[in-house]
Amino acid sequence: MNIISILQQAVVQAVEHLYNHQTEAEKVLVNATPPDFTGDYSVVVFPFVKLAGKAPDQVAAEIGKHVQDHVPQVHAHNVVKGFLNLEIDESYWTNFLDSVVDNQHFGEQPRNGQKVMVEFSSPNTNKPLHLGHIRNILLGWSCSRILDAAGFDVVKVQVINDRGVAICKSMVSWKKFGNGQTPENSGIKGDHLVGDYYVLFENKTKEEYEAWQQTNAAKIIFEEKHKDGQSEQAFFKEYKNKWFNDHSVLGAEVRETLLKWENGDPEVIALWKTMNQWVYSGFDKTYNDLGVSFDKLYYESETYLLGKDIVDEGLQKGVFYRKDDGSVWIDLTDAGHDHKVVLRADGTSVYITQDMGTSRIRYEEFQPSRMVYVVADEQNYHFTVLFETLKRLGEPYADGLYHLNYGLVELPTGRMKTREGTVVDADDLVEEVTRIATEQSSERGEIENFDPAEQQELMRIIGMGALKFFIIKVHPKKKMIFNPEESVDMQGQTGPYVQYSFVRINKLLQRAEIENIDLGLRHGYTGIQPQEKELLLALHQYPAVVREAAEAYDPSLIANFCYALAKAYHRFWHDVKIFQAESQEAKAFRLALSKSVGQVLDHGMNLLGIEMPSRM
RNA sequence: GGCUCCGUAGCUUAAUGGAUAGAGCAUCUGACUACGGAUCAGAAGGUUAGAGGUUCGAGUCCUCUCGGAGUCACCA
Repeated sequence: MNIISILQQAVVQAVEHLYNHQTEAEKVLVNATPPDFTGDYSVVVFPFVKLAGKAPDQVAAEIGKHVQDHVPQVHAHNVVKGFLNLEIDESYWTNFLDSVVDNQHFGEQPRNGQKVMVEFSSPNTNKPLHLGHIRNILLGWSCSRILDAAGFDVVKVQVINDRGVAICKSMVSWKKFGNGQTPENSGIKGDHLVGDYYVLFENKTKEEYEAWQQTNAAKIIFEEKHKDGQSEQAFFKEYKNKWFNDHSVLGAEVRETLLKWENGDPEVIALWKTMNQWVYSGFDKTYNDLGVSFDKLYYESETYLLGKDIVDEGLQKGVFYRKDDGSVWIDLTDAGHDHKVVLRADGTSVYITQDMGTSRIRYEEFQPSRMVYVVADEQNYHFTVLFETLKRLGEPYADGLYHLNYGLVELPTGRMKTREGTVVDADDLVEEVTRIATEQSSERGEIENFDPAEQQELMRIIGMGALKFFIIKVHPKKKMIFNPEESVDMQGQTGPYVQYSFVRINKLLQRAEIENIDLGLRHGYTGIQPQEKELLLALHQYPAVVREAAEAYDPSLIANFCYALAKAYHRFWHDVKIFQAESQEAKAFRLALSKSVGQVLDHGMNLLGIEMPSRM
């Protein structure tokens, strides 16, 4: 059993014995003692002061004595301002080190037999992935890894939004202006090519709209429909969607294409398949660069009709109601929400209908006890409604649904906007961070004797380490300001800082190997140094951090832990002699400690999807 | 306007209701003449947006105010 639980229980017994009061072990607060005080762990005794009817210092002293008398691992205690500081015997720490040093799985929980499904990324197929997707993907991926480490069986899925107006725009645009261009004959990555035609479509539409605004038909509509005092410019800005649906030639072509697609028109389907295929091969490359993969893909083209049977059931159960026009609704006003449409008057699905349908087929296929949706917080309301609806329908999985919402990524100049061309492309970003890493590395010249392929791989690992860490270290809920320059920083609180500590350790262990040093000699070591203790305390914390990160779906906890551990290691490395240690035992102990730190850093960063370089 | 989230050093951020709010960047000083300086040490920088309240104890919980974001479509 780990020392914190032991101490908690000892305090429970002390309180019962001294004050005749029952309390729960989990409620006893045991923290790491702050560096300025003597001790390893501190117990907060304030909660017992009142029932003891004594001064805090006296209560702390009494509990301290009782704990020290009954817990062999505690060999001293002191009291400062009502805080009880306990010193743990060295043998506990040396035993602890034994349990870590060769344990590749340290920090993981036993398998719990439960399944979790994590949905993330879920792009549209009309344009390449961008910075926003990267945050989503990194969150989804690292949560998956963390949940796995916490004992769950994780199924990683994404929904490919491969149908609808957006892809039809790219198709129409390509057909009209593409002249048979392909990724092969143009050398342009498939998702970018399709995205280019999407942008072209938007530009052509804009041109068409501007020209149309000069026509008499437009003037008449403006005269008839504008609000009092509304300028022509403001009116037409608002009117754009309506225009696109009622007057635009390009708009008509898109609708026609969409209709043909729904009717299975062979030519349209063929083009759709071709262009989506281009996009998928592009996505594959990006996913590969990011080091992520999925267990199962859901294509919207195959799921967009789902959910209608659930609507029928909902009507029968009285959860839904039908309006005169035939549309179906749910009334959520008693939960502080609105009435929400779940089926259109023409009988077709809306977004939420599909989501009801897919959640059910997922449950039927995998029986996950939890389903996590990694989706930006602009969709909070949608998920609130979705989950509430599924609950009212009595779906068996409704209680295990979780929306992992995260803040949008903004640039220092504000929100990314397609129209203003400020969207940061994922592939560009990957290339950029690798380039910066290479630049920085060549200044140092550490790896110039490596062969080029190996160098490039290292540069990718370091560059991606910087980028990923920069994004993951921020709490998911927070809107994040992405400063491109800072994202490739490699000093301070960064991925490469953590990687560097690993590289240092790696180097030490290589040398230890060459010198054939017996790490077993560490058992003769006594007199643990503060810098060593700091590392042991940090390592000791790791399993709890993994558990917390899984419970809170919060990878930033792992990132911050890794940074703190790396920082403590750098300090240790600087202050304490390892190969020049005062004894063979000290040397072996420090090497074993270093090895453990390296192992845990590697494990933790791996949970974040960050690889460790052997040299840098 | 309703609902939700956010407000911590110049900037980016951390802190299960617990001790003196902890880091990094930027700024200024210093450090191994062999375990790699992508490191370490130090200085300076804070009324945790503001006001009340609960508590032995509040950045954290409650109320109000101010500021910012998102959302409130038979779009996805």
